[in-house]
Amino acid sequence: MQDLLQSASGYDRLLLKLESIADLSSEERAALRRLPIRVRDLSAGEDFVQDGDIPTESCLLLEGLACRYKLLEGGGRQILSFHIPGDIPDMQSLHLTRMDYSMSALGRSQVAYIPHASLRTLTREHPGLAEIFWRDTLVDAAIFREWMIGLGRRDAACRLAHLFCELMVKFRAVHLANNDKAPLPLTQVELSDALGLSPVHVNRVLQDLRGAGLIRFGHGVLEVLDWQGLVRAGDFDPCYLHLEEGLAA
Amino acid sequence: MQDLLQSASGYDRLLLKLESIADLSSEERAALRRLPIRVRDLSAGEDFVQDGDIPTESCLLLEGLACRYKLLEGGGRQILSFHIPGDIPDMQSLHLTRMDYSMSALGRSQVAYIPHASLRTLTREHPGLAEIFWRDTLVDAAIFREWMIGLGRRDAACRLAHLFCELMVKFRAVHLANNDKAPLPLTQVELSDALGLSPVHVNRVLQDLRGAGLIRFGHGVLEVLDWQGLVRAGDFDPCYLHLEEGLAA
DNA sequence: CAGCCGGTTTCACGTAGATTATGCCACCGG
DNA sequence: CCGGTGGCATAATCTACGTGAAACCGGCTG
Repeated sequence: MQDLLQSASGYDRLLLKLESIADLSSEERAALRRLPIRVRDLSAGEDFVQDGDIPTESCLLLEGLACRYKLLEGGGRQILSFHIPGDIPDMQSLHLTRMDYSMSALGRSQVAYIPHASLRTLTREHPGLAEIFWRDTLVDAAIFREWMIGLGRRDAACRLAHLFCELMVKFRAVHLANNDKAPLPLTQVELSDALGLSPVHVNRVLQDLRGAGLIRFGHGVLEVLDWQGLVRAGDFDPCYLHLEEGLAA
Repeated sequence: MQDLLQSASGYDRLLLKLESIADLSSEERAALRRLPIRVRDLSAGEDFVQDGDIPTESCLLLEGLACRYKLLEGGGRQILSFHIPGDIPDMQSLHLTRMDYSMSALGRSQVAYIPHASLRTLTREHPGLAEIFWRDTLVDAAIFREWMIGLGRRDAACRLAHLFCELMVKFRAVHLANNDKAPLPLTQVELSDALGLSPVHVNRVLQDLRGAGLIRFGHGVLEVLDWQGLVRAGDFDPCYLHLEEGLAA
């Protein structure tokens, strides 16, 4: 509630995101804008949800980039998903009391906390929104499935290309991509934690992709130079994102 | 509807399954039992949902074993999940119109088709059940996340042990495990498709697990001989299954 | 009984990617 | 200008796992 301007743009991003997977009525839009939020700024690498927590609020990402991850004994970590503004990555805590992963900001970010109580009131009064939130968590699961395919069966280059395709499509959906150029403050180590590879191998493959003229990546920016080529390299089919018509381009 | 006795036991399995992740009121139980179903027998390997379908019914698995999977260009396939009686593995088709995976029976099985219309009526009249179904799809997603960790970061033995732990816990929850012995008609090829390994490597690792006295596996039966050992080998923590208290043993 | 047939086991060999180590560059505070 | 730090690049070695082919085995059917 601390900054009206930023909060407003946060709501906008949420509406864009939800409208990318479903239609919203004007009452639903209005009701969403009435959700009370508490804004919090995060520095790079800061955790805002811990594995094992029992939260009473869900988080809407307003600015920046975030990930779900889980640590393993042995010190490794697996990043489970990336999230961009408009996402509510721990919506699930509404129905699953105990968190089974942590969440962390990648680069400076901003989240809005929304009390579970408000969300429950909202979904009770607007069953259509409950369905849309449910749908969103189902799309989330579809993305996990696609990552499983990558981790299980695709080689390193294909995985990386696929991830970049997915992120670019998501950026486009919430109007954060400018000519297939979007802010993506990811390090190669973080990429390797997401893709199940070693950092050095990510480095090699990244250079291959650059060398093939498909992308530019670095200094917190991803730019896709050859969309069709990247799609082919990543064996990417956006069906699993279940976007509304016209957004899948 | 073809066999009252079997249908009845199918409902029971569904109730057990749902009660393993949430409490049911007696009205909710009764309403569930009133769901109209159409029973269908499947032979081993038979597909009952196709990638790209737009279904108007969801499937409740009554008997046997089933999996979600997706084929890749190049002929490979990735199995995304296994399902045992009581599961409704394509509940998601209620809110995501187009299927993004196929489903197939592993060994002879039986499914019950439930019309989406009936499910929508049910969840409208019993919002508590809508929540429970939502919760079930969220647990599903949590299982995907755990598989991602396996595929990305665990070695072959750990993955296999983890899978066996998970399946045994699920079998226990619906009373299909007898002294940690349960029917599991899986071939080594199917295991390899699930774990992102080659069949020969699955064979090697399987023998290691047998050699270590942890399990017996073959001829369609899985028997856990040393639960604690298997849990250690698989780095298994049942939290992600979000079971009701007492079932996680 | 022969003859499969699906599934399993074993072998020999190849390779993608992990690991470790080291060096580079850009940026930042003093 | 200096040293410190975080991210990136590169090369040498190692290993877990893949590939392909062949032998094996228990359970069927004819």
